[in-house]
Amino acid sequence: MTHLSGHGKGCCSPAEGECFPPGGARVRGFVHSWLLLQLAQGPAHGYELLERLGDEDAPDPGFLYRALRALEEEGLVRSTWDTAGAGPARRVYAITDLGLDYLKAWSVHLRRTRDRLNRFLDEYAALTEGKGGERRERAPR
Amino acid sequence: MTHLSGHGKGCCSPAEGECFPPGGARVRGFVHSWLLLQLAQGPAHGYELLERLGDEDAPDPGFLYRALRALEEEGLVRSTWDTAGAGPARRVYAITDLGLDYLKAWSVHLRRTRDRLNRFLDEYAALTEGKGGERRERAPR
DNA sequence: GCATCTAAGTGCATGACGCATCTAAGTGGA
DNA sequence: TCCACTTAGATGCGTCATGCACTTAGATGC
Repeated sequence: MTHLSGHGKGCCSPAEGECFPPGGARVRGFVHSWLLLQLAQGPAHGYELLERLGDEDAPDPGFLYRALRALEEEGLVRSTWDTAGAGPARRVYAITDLGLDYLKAWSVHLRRTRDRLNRFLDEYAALTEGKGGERRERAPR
Repeated sequence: MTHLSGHGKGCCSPAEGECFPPGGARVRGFVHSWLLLQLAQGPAHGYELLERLGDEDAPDPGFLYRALRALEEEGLVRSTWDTAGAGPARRVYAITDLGLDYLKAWSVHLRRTRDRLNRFLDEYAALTEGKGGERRERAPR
């Protein structure tokens, strides 16, 4: 079955909204791009990035750290240990030239995805407006 | 590893664009919503829906048929066999009231996702514009 | 009878992600 | 000095969404 039934926690009749796949309609690979975008604006360490998003959008910490390692393996970011400052050492990431290229390429995909979403939403709006509460041709009761 | 390395076929240095996860930045569960949207505009059978998208956006046929069955299991669509007309029998799907509710709920998620993408793209645009070919603070060579 | 088109479907693999859990260095207080 | 707490990073494991390859089967034309 799909996410249609597999709600991890709580909720869920379509009418109530909020349920579906955890976190709503996520874009595949978005976290990676988002990380690159953040790092393109300056170096940072994982925990910091994690807190930059509120509790809302924040990805799973485990996933975030893994993503950073993956990016590094691909040569899209580079890391160094920062032992200065309080607390345990932090692994500080910075984006590479390759990472910038990648970010650029991804932004193209994301724009395309955005456009597709817009088309969907327009089509849906066209469907619902102009016929108020009215329902249309569909299977008979 | 992530899609960053797992390119099924061909390609792939960031510079060339086009590669990454097959089909670019897909939205989780989008196919299901798209099917509901199409069916909200009138009944149709799988093969027909498949062709409504060009070769470009079309999902894998196997996945599409499975998605339709899943939607039916959830009671979001309903199907009947159409044996009239040429060729083999077609399973014609129609959306249900529950499906319409679900579509509505999903459209909310999709709007949110669209907005998130817009924020990303704006941020990226802000980053690249205003400093032409110029690069910014990042790891030293 | 055989190729071809339409239509639907199955089997299997994998990637992206979520959740639970763990280590370990600092820090502050009793 | 021992302990609880915070910061920071990481691993194990499961699962869902999806992709790819392949199969079935009725119609139709030759």
